[in-house]
Amino acid sequence: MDNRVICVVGPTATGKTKMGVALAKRFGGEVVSVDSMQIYRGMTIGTAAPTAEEMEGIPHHMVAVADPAESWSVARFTQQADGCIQDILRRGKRPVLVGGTGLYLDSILSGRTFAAGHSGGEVRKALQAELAQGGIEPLYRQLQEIDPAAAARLHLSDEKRILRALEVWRETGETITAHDACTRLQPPKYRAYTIGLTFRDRADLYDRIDRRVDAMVERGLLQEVEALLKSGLPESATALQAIGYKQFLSVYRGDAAARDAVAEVKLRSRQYAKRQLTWLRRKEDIHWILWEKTPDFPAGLQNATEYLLAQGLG
RNA sequence: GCCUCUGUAGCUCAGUUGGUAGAGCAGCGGACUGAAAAUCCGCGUGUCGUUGGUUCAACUCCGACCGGAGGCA
Repeated sequence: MDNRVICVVGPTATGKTKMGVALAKRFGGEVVSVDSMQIYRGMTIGTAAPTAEEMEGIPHHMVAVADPAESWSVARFTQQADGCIQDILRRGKRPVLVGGTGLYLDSILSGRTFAAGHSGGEVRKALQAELAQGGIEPLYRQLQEIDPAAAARLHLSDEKRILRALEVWRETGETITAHDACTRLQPPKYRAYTIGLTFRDRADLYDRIDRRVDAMVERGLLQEVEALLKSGLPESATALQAIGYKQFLSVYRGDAAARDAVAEVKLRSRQYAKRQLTWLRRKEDIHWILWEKTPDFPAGLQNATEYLLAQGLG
């Protein structure tokens, strides 16, 4: 079966949504969002999730499919997104994977599997209790015993990953290092043709992000947060860790001024964009489109289209 | 006009009895395999307001000037 997919990647606020829709139109595709936060319902404004209007009639998958109270994970996301992709290909359409969550996208494309265990599980709870009791060092020593390679790779401060490595061992009897080595041997599941979007000058990207945050606030980010909380969403929900939501939660509670929250959201968004760029930089098979201060979208689309046609898609 | 305080990294500030400076945040770079918009690691980027003086040596002591804050007129 044809396993070729189009991908649109890039840091936040670079026009991935628009490009994805345009390419889906041109190449007979359907969009699969690859975004860890756009999956939650009721979080359209703050995650800049595509609106019905922005979708322009193109089917979108993995947007607003989850209850914000649920805790999703790479594994769960990957599995469900993969189902969507399979279905699209079966119907003879071209999947267009659009998104900023690098780990999720890479996991889907590579067909990676994940070892057992999850954040709400018994083993994880036990480990967290041990961490609270005796600190990270005893746990780190355990890891050195059972999986020296993982211990060497992880910094003592990286509690999250130390816990996860121990969890895999306790849950399956196999080390996370062994599991990863094994799943890495698998050939990639999909053949990806990737368009990368970013600005030539980082300052322009940051500018764009700042303005988009202002726009989110104008459109009612605070009200969106309010609605989520009034619907009974616990403040500890993973969904509320999303940039924008976290800060406006404080505003809603009266712990922070809106002004300060806006500045904080801009800052976190810029730092997030930087991390996204770091993730993407090591990938070599991306066809980059570098926007000038004012992006020329038609020219960018033309560029992307020509590249994809030259690759034999069409 | 006079008096007091103040001027050190992009920002907020530390700097002991003189030996050309260091924290946090920001920034930059990196990692990332079941929380990933999460989490973690590394890097100091400097005309110490300016200008004279004392000294082997001045961010540090003295003078003048410039900027800021407050007080008295």
